[in-house]
Amino acid sequence: MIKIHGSQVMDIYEKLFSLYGSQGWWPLMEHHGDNPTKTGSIKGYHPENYDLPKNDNQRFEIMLGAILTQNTAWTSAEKALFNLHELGTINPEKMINMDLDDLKEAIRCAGFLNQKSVYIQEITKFFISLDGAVPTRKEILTVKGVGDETADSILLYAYKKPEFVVDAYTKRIFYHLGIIEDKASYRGVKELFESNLPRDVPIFQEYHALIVEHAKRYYQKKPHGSYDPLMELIE
DNA sequence: AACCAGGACGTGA
DNA sequence: TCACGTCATGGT
Repeated sequence: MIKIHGSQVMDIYEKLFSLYGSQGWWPLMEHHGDNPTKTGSIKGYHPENYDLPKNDNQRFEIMLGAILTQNTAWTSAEKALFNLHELGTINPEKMINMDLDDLKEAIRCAGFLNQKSVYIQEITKFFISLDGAVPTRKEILTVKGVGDETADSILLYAYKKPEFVVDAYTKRIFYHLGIIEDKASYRGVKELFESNLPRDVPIFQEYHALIVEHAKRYYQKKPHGSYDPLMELIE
């Protein structure tokens, strides 16, 4: 990762924040009905509130959402979460006793039901074993179904740990801007952000959410990034 | 009617 | 390490 691009990392953050404002991630069921303006779902976000989650059940909810949204639109993951909520199983003790086939049906709308149902069982066992402790990144990564991005999402949004989340949109945007290589590694991109940003949880939380919001507007259909307003900040 | 969605895993170079 | 196929459903 090239060092001369360091200051651009912060410049781009400020530009995105001025464009879209506080994103209120991670969305939580309790905040359905709040009133953010963003693309896609308008439910669950809590702009300018950095005190969430406020209990273990909400941490568990974030973990479930992080798995359900893997390679899947949040609107679909959210429907699955709502089904689980109706069944009263956004609760580790209830979830661990839930019938596997019932779980599959509840999350079918989020896709990959055979894998994700097992992943959910795995992370539920892991969460119970924590017994309230804060997991390390290495520990979370031992759970089947939790890769780099899901681990960082859980640490950043459920545990407020300063771990930058890199997703496909992040790579797509910053490749288009000429800041990273075509096949940059997850860790390489993660380190680019973490080494050029204050180690501040709200900034990490907002930045990743802003990248997703920006990508939904300019990087979904090809050609990616046409008329991206961020291009003004390059060279 | 292809293509993509807030990826991860298993396999074989 | 790294590239590639696979996993499922829903929206555009």
